[in-house]
Amino acid sequence: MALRHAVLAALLDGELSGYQLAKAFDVGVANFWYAQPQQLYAELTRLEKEGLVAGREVVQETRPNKRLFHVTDTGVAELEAFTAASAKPAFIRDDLLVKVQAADRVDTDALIAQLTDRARIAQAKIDLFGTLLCRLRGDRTEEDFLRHGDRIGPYLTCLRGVAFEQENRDWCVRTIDVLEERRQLHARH
Amino acid sequence: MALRHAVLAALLDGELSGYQLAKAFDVGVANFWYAQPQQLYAELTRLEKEGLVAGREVVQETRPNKRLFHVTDTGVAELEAFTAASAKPAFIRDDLLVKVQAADRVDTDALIAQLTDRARIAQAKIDLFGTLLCRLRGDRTEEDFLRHGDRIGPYLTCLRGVAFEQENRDWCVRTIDVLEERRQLHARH
DNA sequence: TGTGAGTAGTCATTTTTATGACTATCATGG
DNA sequence: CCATGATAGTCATAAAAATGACTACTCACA
Repeated sequence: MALRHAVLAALLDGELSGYQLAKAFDVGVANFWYAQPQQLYAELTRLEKEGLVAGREVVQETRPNKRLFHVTDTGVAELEAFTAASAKPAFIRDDLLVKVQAADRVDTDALIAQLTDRARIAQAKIDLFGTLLCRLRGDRTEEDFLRHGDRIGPYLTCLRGVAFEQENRDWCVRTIDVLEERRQLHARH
Repeated sequence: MALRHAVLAALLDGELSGYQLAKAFDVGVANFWYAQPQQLYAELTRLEKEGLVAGREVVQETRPNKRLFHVTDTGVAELEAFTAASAKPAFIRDDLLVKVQAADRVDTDALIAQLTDRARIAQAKIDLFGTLLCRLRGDRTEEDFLRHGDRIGPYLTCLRGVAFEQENRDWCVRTIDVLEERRQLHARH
Protein backbone atom coordinates (compact mmCIF):
# COMPACT_ATOMS: atom_id res chain seq x y z
CA MET A 1 0.00 0.00 0.00
CA ALA A 2 2.20 2.72 -1.26
CA LEU A 3 0.47 4.25 -4.25
CA ARG A 4 -2.36 4.77 -1.81
CA HIS A 5 -0.32 7.16 0.31
CA ALA A 6 1.21 8.83 -2.69
CA VAL A 7 -2.31 9.68 -3.85
CA LEU A 8 -3.28 11.00 -0.44
CA ALA A 9 -0.15 13.15 -0.29
CA ALA A 10 -0.76 14.50 -3.78
CA LEU A 11 -4.35 15.40 -2.91
CA LEU A 12 -3.22 17.55 0.01
CA ASP A 13 -2.55 20.32 -2.47
CA GLY A 14 -6.24 20.74 -3.06
CA GLU A 15 -9.13 19.16 -4.85
CA LEU A 16 -8.20 17.25 -7.94
CA SER A 17 -10.04 15.02 -10.36
CA GLY A 18 -8.75 11.59 -11.26
CA TYR A 19 -7.77 12.99 -14.61
CA GLN A 20 -5.78 15.87 -13.13
CA LEU A 21 -4.13 13.47 -10.72
CA ALA A 22 -3.20 11.30 -13.66
CA LYS A 23 -1.52 14.28 -15.33
CA ALA A 24 0.56 14.89 -12.21
CA PHE A 25 1.56 11.26 -11.82
CA ASP A 26 2.37 10.99 -15.47
CA VAL A 27 5.37 13.31 -15.10
CA GLY A 28 6.23 11.51 -11.89
CA VAL A 29 5.01 14.04 -9.30
CA ALA A 30 8.45 15.51 -8.92
CA ASN A 31 9.97 12.06 -9.24
CA PHE A 32 8.42 10.72 -6.14
CA TRP A 33 5.96 8.38 -7.75
CA TYR A 34 4.67 7.35 -11.12
CA ALA A 35 1.41 5.66 -12.10
CA GLN A 36 -0.97 5.07 -14.96
CA PRO A 37 -4.39 6.77 -15.00
CA GLN A 38 -6.15 3.41 -14.56
CA GLN A 39 -4.23 2.76 -11.39
CA LEU A 40 -5.21 6.14 -10.01
CA TYR A 41 -8.90 5.77 -10.77
CA ALA A 42 -8.86 2.35 -9.13
CA GLU A 43 -7.03 3.68 -6.10
CA LEU A 44 -9.37 6.65 -5.76
CA THR A 45 -12.35 4.27 -5.81
CA ARG A 46 -10.82 2.19 -3.04
CA LEU A 47 -9.84 5.25 -1.01
CA GLU A 48 -13.35 6.65 -1.30
CA LYS A 49 -14.91 3.36 -0.25
CA GLU A 50 -12.72 3.39 2.85
CA GLY A 51 -13.52 7.01 3.57
CA LEU A 52 -9.99 8.35 3.21
CA VAL A 53 -10.97 10.68 0.40
CA ALA A 54 -14.30 12.20 -0.56
CA GLY A 55 -15.38 13.28 -3.99
CA ARG A 56 -17.96 15.67 -5.26
CA GLU A 57 -19.47 15.69 -8.72
CA VAL A 58 -18.84 18.78 -10.80
CA VAL A 59 -21.21 19.16 -13.70
CA GLN A 60 -19.60 20.76 -16.73
CA GLU A 61 -21.27 22.16 -19.80
CA THR A 62 -18.69 21.85 -22.47
CA ARG A 63 -16.81 18.75 -21.33
CA PRO A 64 -17.54 15.53 -19.45
CA ASN A 65 -18.53 15.86 -15.81
CA LYS A 66 -15.82 15.15 -13.33
CA ARG A 67 -15.40 14.26 -9.70
CA LEU A 68 -13.08 16.35 -7.53
CA PHE A 69 -11.51 14.56 -4.60
CA HIS A 70 -10.14 15.79 -1.32
CA VAL A 71 -8.56 14.06 1.65
CA THR A 72 -10.83 13.53 4.65
CA ASP A 73 -9.78 13.74 8.30
CA THR A 74 -9.56 9.95 8.31
CA GLY A 75 -7.27 10.24 5.32
CA VAL A 76 -4.97 12.69 7.10
CA ALA A 77 -4.92 10.35 10.11
CA GLU A 78 -3.89 7.53 7.80
CA LEU A 79 -1.05 9.66 6.44
CA GLU A 80 0.01 10.41 10.00
CA ALA A 81 0.15 6.71 10.81
CA PHE A 82 2.03 6.04 7.60
CA THR A 83 4.58 8.73 8.43
CA ALA A 84 5.18 7.35 11.90
CA ALA A 85 5.73 3.81 10.56
CA SER A 86 9.26 3.08 9.46
CA ALA A 87 9.95 3.24 5.76
CA LYS A 88 11.86 0.57 3.97
CA PRO A 89 15.12 1.90 2.55
CA ALA A 90 14.89 3.21 -0.99
CA PHE A 91 16.80 1.77 -3.89
CA ILE A 92 17.00 2.79 -7.50
CA ARG A 93 15.68 -0.23 -9.43
CA ASP A 94 16.48 1.02 -12.88
CA ASP A 95 16.72 -1.02 -16.06
CA LEU A 96 19.56 1.16 -17.25
CA LEU A 97 21.70 0.19 -14.27
CA VAL A 98 21.12 -3.47 -15.05
CA LYS A 99 22.32 -2.81 -18.58
CA VAL A 100 25.45 -1.05 -17.38
CA GLN A 101 26.10 -3.85 -14.90
CA ALA A 102 26.36 -6.09 -17.96
CA ALA A 103 28.42 -3.50 -19.86
CA ASP A 104 31.39 -5.79 -20.41
CA ARG A 105 29.32 -8.39 -22.22
CA VAL A 106 26.86 -6.40 -24.30
CA ASP A 107 27.07 -4.15 -27.34
CA THR A 108 28.71 -0.83 -26.47
CA ASP A 109 26.93 1.18 -29.15
CA ALA A 110 23.52 0.09 -27.93
CA LEU A 111 24.49 0.93 -24.38
CA ILE A 112 25.81 4.37 -25.29
CA ALA A 113 22.60 5.06 -27.19
CA GLN A 114 20.58 4.23 -24.09
CA LEU A 115 22.77 6.37 -21.86
CA THR A 116 22.59 9.31 -24.24
CA ASP A 117 18.86 9.05 -24.34
CA ARG A 118 18.64 8.89 -20.58
CA ALA A 119 20.90 11.92 -20.16
CA ARG A 120 18.58 13.86 -22.44
CA ILE A 121 15.51 12.82 -20.51
CA ALA A 122 17.20 13.70 -17.22
CA GLN A 123 18.05 17.17 -18.50
CA ALA A 124 14.45 17.68 -19.56
CA LYS A 125 13.31 16.74 -16.08
CA ILE A 126 15.82 19.08 -14.48
CA ASP A 127 14.41 21.92 -16.56
CA LEU A 128 10.86 20.92 -15.76
CA PHE A 129 11.48 20.70 -12.04
CA GLY A 130 13.37 23.97 -12.17
CA THR A 131 10.38 25.87 -13.47
CA LEU A 132 8.16 23.99 -11.06
CA LEU A 133 10.31 25.14 -8.14
CA CYS A 134 10.12 28.76 -9.33
CA ARG A 135 6.36 28.53 -9.56
CA LEU A 136 6.08 27.04 -6.10
CA ARG A 137 8.17 29.66 -4.36
CA GLY A 138 6.79 32.61 -6.32
CA ASP A 139 8.91 35.73 -5.96
CA ARG A 140 10.55 34.66 -2.73
CA THR A 141 14.05 33.27 -2.41
CA GLU A 142 14.38 29.60 -1.65
CA GLU A 143 15.60 30.28 1.87
CA ASP A 144 12.75 32.62 2.60
CA PHE A 145 10.15 30.31 1.12
CA LEU A 146 11.39 27.27 3.04
CA ARG A 147 11.34 29.27 6.28
CA HIS A 148 7.97 30.95 5.96
CA GLY A 149 6.03 29.29 3.14
CA ASP A 150 2.95 27.38 4.20
CA ARG A 151 3.21 24.41 1.83
CA ILE A 152 6.79 23.28 1.57
CA GLY A 153 6.28 19.51 1.14
CA PRO A 154 6.09 19.56 -2.65
CA TYR A 155 9.04 21.96 -2.80
CA LEU A 156 11.24 19.66 -0.73
CA THR A 157 10.39 16.58 -2.78
CA CYS A 158 10.97 18.54 -5.94
CA LEU A 159 14.45 19.48 -4.69
CA ARG A 160 15.12 15.78 -4.29
CA GLY A 161 13.87 15.19 -7.80
CA VAL A 162 16.22 17.79 -9.25
CA ALA A 163 19.21 16.41 -7.38
CA PHE A 164 18.37 12.89 -8.51
CA GLU A 165 18.13 13.86 -12.14
CA GLN A 166 21.31 15.90 -12.06
CA GLU A 167 23.12 12.94 -10.58
CA ASN A 168 21.50 10.75 -13.18
CA ARG A 169 22.61 12.96 -16.05
CA ASP A 170 26.15 13.38 -14.75
CA TRP A 171 26.56 9.65 -14.25
CA CYS A 172 25.30 8.94 -17.75
CA VAL A 173 27.75 11.42 -19.25
CA ARG A 174 30.61 10.03 -17.22
CA THR A 175 29.74 6.47 -18.16
CA ILE A 176 29.51 7.37 -21.83
CA ASP A 177 32.99 8.94 -21.59
CA VAL A 178 34.43 5.82 -20.03
CA LEU A 179 32.86 3.53 -22.62
CA GLU A 180 34.00 5.67 -25.54
CA GLU A 181 37.53 5.94 -24.27
CA ARG A 182 37.72 2.17 -23.86
CA ARG A 183 36.38 1.69 -27.34
CA GLN A 184 39.14 3.86 -28.76
CA LEU A 185 41.83 2.08 -26.78
CA HIS A 186 40.46 -1.23 -28.00
CA ALA A 187 40.26 -0.11 -31.62
CA ARG A 188 43.95 0.68 -31.70
CA HIS A 189 44.93 -2.95 -31.19
CA MET B 1 10.52 -9.05 -16.66
CA ALA B 2 13.04 -6.97 -14.90
CA LEU B 3 14.32 -9.00 -11.99
CA ARG B 4 15.10 -11.58 -14.63
CA HIS B 5 17.70 -9.37 -16.28
CA ALA B 6 19.06 -8.17 -12.98
CA VAL B 7 19.77 -11.80 -12.08
CA LEU B 8 21.44 -12.44 -15.43
CA ALA B 9 23.61 -9.35 -15.04
CA ALA B 10 24.58 -10.32 -11.51
CA LEU B 11 25.55 -13.82 -12.63
CA LEU B 12 27.99 -12.44 -15.20
CA ASP B 13 30.50 -12.05 -12.38
CA GLY B 14 30.82 -15.80 -12.12
CA GLU B 15 29.04 -18.83 -10.80
CA LEU B 16 26.82 -18.18 -7.84
CA SER B 17 24.36 -20.21 -5.87
CA GLY B 18 20.85 -18.97 -5.20
CA TYR B 19 21.89 -18.35 -1.66
CA GLN B 20 24.93 -16.24 -2.61
CA LEU B 21 22.81 -14.35 -5.08
CA ALA B 22 20.34 -13.68 -2.31
CA LYS B 23 23.13 -12.21 -0.19
CA ALA B 24 24.08 -9.87 -3.01
CA PHE B 25 20.51 -8.77 -3.67
CA ASP B 26 19.89 -8.31 0.00
CA VAL B 27 22.24 -5.34 0.17
CA GLY B 28 20.81 -4.14 -3.11
CA VAL B 29 23.59 -5.14 -5.53
CA ALA B 30 25.10 -1.68 -5.42
CA ASN B 31 21.65 -0.17 -5.26
CA PHE B 32 20.61 -1.34 -8.67
CA TRP B 33 18.11 -3.92 -7.56
CA TYR B 34 16.73 -5.55 -4.46
CA ALA B 35 14.93 -8.85 -3.98
CA GLN B 36 14.03 -11.49 -1.43
CA PRO B 37 15.68 -14.92 -1.55
CA GLN B 38 12.39 -16.58 -2.51
CA GLN B 39 12.07 -14.35 -5.53
CA LEU B 40 15.57 -15.24 -6.65
CA TYR B 41 15.10 -18.98 -6.30
CA ALA B 42 11.89 -18.74 -8.27
CA GLU B 43 13.53 -16.63 -10.96
CA LEU B 44 16.51 -18.98 -11.21
CA THR B 45 14.14 -21.91 -11.72
CA ARG B 46 12.37 -20.06 -14.52
CA LEU B 47 15.64 -18.96 -16.11
CA GLU B 48 16.97 -22.48 -16.04
CA LYS B 49 13.80 -23.89 -17.58
CA GLU B 50 14.17 -21.40 -20.41
CA GLY B 51 17.84 -22.20 -20.82
CA LEU B 52 19.15 -18.71 -19.99
CA VAL B 53 21.17 -19.99 -17.07
CA ALA B 54 22.55 -23.43 -16.28
CA GLY B 55 23.25 -24.85 -12.85
CA ARG B 56 25.49 -27.59 -11.61
CA GLU B 57 25.11 -29.42 -8.35
CA VAL B 58 27.97 -29.08 -5.92
CA VAL B 59 28.00 -31.74 -3.24
CA GLN B 60 29.28 -30.49 0.08
CA GLU B 61 30.33 -32.54 3.06
CA THR B 62 29.74 -30.27 5.95
CA ARG B 63 26.84 -28.21 4.71
CA PRO B 64 23.82 -28.64 2.41
CA ASN B 65 24.53 -29.22 -1.25
CA LYS B 66 24.13 -26.25 -3.50
CA ARG B 67 23.64 -25.45 -7.14
CA LEU B 68 25.95 -22.98 -8.83
CA PHE B 69 24.50 -21.10 -11.77
CA HIS B 70 26.09 -19.43 -14.75
CA VAL B 71 24.67 -17.53 -17.70
CA THR B 72 24.44 -19.49 -20.96
CA ASP B 73 25.04 -18.06 -24.44
CA THR B 74 21.29 -17.79 -24.83
CA GLY B 75 21.27 -15.81 -21.59
CA VAL B 76 23.90 -13.39 -22.89
CA ALA B 77 21.89 -13.00 -26.08
CA GLU B 78 18.84 -12.17 -23.99
CA LEU B 79 20.83 -9.52 -22.14
CA GLU B 80 21.95 -8.12 -25.50
CA ALA B 81 18.36 -7.83 -26.65
CA PHE B 82 17.37 -6.28 -23.35
CA THR B 83 20.13 -3.69 -23.64
CA ALA B 84 19.10 -2.74 -27.14
CA ALA B 85 15.45 -2.25 -26.12
CA SER B 86 14.61 1.16 -24.75
CA ALA B 87 14.39 1.46 -21.00
CA LYS B 88 11.57 3.22 -19.32
CA PRO B 89 12.76 6.31 -17.45
CA ALA B 90 13.70 5.72 -13.84
CA PHE B 91 12.03 7.36 -10.92
CA ILE B 92 12.66 7.17 -7.22
CA ARG B 93 9.45 5.71 -5.77
CA ASP B 94 10.35 6.13 -2.14
CA ASP B 95 8.00 6.08 0.85
CA LEU B 96 10.05 8.75 2.52
CA LEU B 97 9.40 11.20 -0.30
CA VAL B 98 5.69 10.59 0.04
CA LYS B 99 5.98 11.42 3.72
CA VAL B 100 7.88 14.62 3.03
CA GLN B 101 5.34 15.57 0.38
CA ALA B 102 2.81 15.54 3.21
CA ALA B 103 5.19 17.39 5.56
CA ASP B 104 2.87 20.32 6.18
CA ARG B 105 0.11 18.10 7.49
CA VAL B 106 1.86 15.40 9.50
CA ASP B 107 3.78 15.29 12.76
CA THR B 108 7.17 16.97 12.39
CA ASP B 109 8.90 14.88 15.06
CA ALA B 110 7.92 11.63 13.39
CA LEU B 111 9.13 12.93 10.06
CA ILE B 112 12.46 14.11 11.45
CA ALA B 113 12.94 10.71 13.07
CA GLN B 114 12.42 9.03 9.71
CA LEU B 115 14.78 11.41 7.95
CA THR B 116 17.46 10.93 10.58
CA ASP B 117 17.16 7.22 10.25
CA ARG B 118 17.40 7.38 6.50
CA ALA B 119 20.46 9.62 6.62
CA ARG B 120 22.15 7.05 8.84
CA ILE B 121 21.29 4.20 6.50
CA ALA B 122 22.51 6.21 3.53
CA GLN B 123 25.83 6.86 5.22
CA ALA B 124 26.21 3.16 5.96
CA LYS B 125 25.64 2.39 2.30
CA ILE B 126 28.14 5.02 1.21
CA ASP B 127 30.74 3.36 3.41
CA LEU B 128 29.81 -0.08 2.15
CA PHE B 129 29.97 0.91 -1.49
CA GLY B 130 33.23 2.74 -0.83
CA THR B 131 34.96 -0.39 0.35
CA LEU B 132 33.33 -2.35 -2.47
CA LEU B 133 34.78 0.08 -5.01
CA CYS B 134 38.24 -0.28 -3.48
CA ARG B 135 37.97 -4.04 -3.67
CA LEU B 136 36.85 -3.95 -7.28
CA ARG B 137 39.65 -1.73 -8.51
CA GLY B 138 42.37 -3.33 -6.40
CA ASP B 139 45.52 -1.24 -6.22
CA ARG B 140 44.78 0.73 -9.36
CA THR B 141 43.45 4.28 -9.45
CA GLU B 142 39.88 4.73 -10.56
CA GLU B 143 40.94 6.29 -13.86
CA ASP B 144 43.33 3.49 -14.63
CA PHE B 145 40.86 0.81 -13.66
CA LEU B 146 38.05 2.26 -15.74
CA ARG B 147 40.36 2.51 -18.75
CA HIS B 148 41.97 -0.89 -18.59
CA GLY B 149 40.02 -3.10 -16.18
CA ASP B 150 38.21 -6.02 -17.73
CA ARG B 151 35.02 -5.96 -15.65
CA ILE B 152 33.89 -2.40 -15.16
CA GLY B 153 30.10 -2.90 -15.17
CA PRO B 154 29.76 -3.46 -11.44
CA TYR B 155 32.13 -0.59 -10.74
CA LEU B 156 30.08 1.84 -12.80
CA THR B 157 26.81 0.84 -11.17
CA CYS B 158 28.43 1.07 -7.78
CA LEU B 159 29.52 4.64 -8.57
CA ARG B 160 25.88 5.41 -9.28
CA GLY B 161 24.93 3.82 -5.99
CA VAL B 162 27.38 5.97 -4.05
CA ALA B 163 26.22 9.16 -5.74
CA PHE B 164 22.61 8.27 -5.06
CA GLU B 165 23.19 7.63 -1.40
CA GLN B 166 25.25 10.78 -0.95
CA GLU B 167 22.48 12.78 -2.53
CA ASN B 168 20.02 10.94 -0.35
CA ARG B 169 21.93 11.71 2.83
CA ASP B 170 22.50 15.36 1.96
CA TRP B 171 18.86 15.88 1.13
CA CYS B 172 17.77 14.28 4.40
CA VAL B 173 20.10 16.53 6.38
CA ARG B 174 18.95 19.61 4.51
CA THR B 175 15.29 18.70 5.00
CA ILE B 176 15.81 18.10 8.71
CA ASP B 177 17.42 21.54 8.99
CA VAL B 178 14.48 23.19 7.28
CA LEU B 179 11.94 21.41 9.44
CA GLU B 180 13.77 22.22 12.67
CA GLU B 181 14.18 25.86 11.79
CA ARG B 182 10.47 26.14 11.04
CA ARG B 183 9.62 24.47 14.30
CA GLN B 184 11.65 27.03 16.20
CA LEU B 185 10.11 29.95 14.35
CA HIS B 186 6.70 28.52 15.07
CA ALA B 187 7.44 27.92 18.77
CA ARG B 188 8.24 31.59 19.29
CA HIS B 189 4.66 32.68 18.58
C1' DT C 1 21.95 -29.73 26.06
C1' DG C 2 19.53 -26.58 23.91
C1' DT C 3 19.62 -21.99 21.68
C1' DG C 4 20.72 -19.11 18.10
C1' DA C 5 22.92 -18.15 13.74
C1' DG C 6 24.46 -19.53 9.24
C1' DT C 7 23.94 -22.37 4.93
C1' DA C 8 20.74 -23.86 1.28
C1' DG C 9 16.67 -24.14 -0.21
C1' DT C 10 10.98 -25.03 -1.40
C1' DC C 11 5.91 -24.13 -1.81
C1' DA C 12 1.84 -21.46 -1.84
C1' DT C 13 -0.41 -17.23 -1.73
C1' DT C 14 -1.21 -12.35 -1.54
C1' DT C 15 -0.39 -7.73 -2.71
C1' DT C 16 0.93 -4.39 -5.84
C1' DT C 17 1.72 -2.71 -10.14
C1' DA C 18 0.94 -2.47 -15.00
C1' DT C 19 -1.53 -3.19 -19.47
C1' DG C 20 -5.05 -3.66 -22.98
C1' DA C 21 -9.27 -2.54 -24.65
C1' DC C 22 -13.11 0.22 -24.19
C1' DT C 23 -16.93 4.60 -24.13
C1' DA C 24 -18.20 9.39 -24.50
C1' DT C 25 -18.01 14.44 -25.77
C1' DC C 26 -15.84 18.74 -27.39
C1' DA C 27 -12.55 21.63 -29.83
C1' DT C 28 -9.26 22.56 -33.36
C1' DG C 29 -6.88 22.32 -37.67
C1' DG C 30 -6.71 21.27 -42.36
C1' DC D 1 -16.24 17.02 -43.03
C1' DC D 2 -12.95 14.11 -41.09
C1' DA D 3 -9.03 13.23 -38.25
C1' DT D 4 -6.58 14.24 -34.11
C1' DG D 5 -6.00 15.31 -29.44
C1' DA D 6 -7.75 16.74 -24.98
C1' DT D 7 -11.11 15.84 -21.29
C1' DA D 8 -12.98 12.28 -18.15
C1' DG D 9 -13.40 8.15 -17.21
C1' DT D 10 -14.47 2.27 -16.72
C1' DC D 11 -13.66 -2.80 -16.74
C1' DA D 12 -11.01 -6.89 -16.85
C1' DT D 13 -6.76 -9.21 -16.74
C1' DA D 14 -1.83 -9.97 -16.78
C1' DA D 15 2.59 -9.53 -14.88
C1' DA D 16 5.71 -8.58 -11.21
C1' DA D 17 7.04 -8.28 -6.66
C1' DA D 18 6.61 -9.44 -1.91
C1' DT D 19 5.31 -12.37 2.08
C1' DG D 20 4.46 -16.27 5.19
C1' DA D 21 5.37 -20.64 6.51
C1' DC D 22 8.12 -24.40 5.92
C1' DT D 23 12.43 -28.26 5.86
C1' DA D 24 17.16 -29.75 7.21
C1' DC D 25 21.65 -29.80 8.54
C1' DT D 26 25.90 -27.78 11.01
C1' DC D 27 28.55 -25.14 14.13
C1' DA D 28 29.66 -22.40 18.07
C1' DC D 29 28.64 -20.83 22.54
C1' DA D 30 27.12 -21.00 27.20
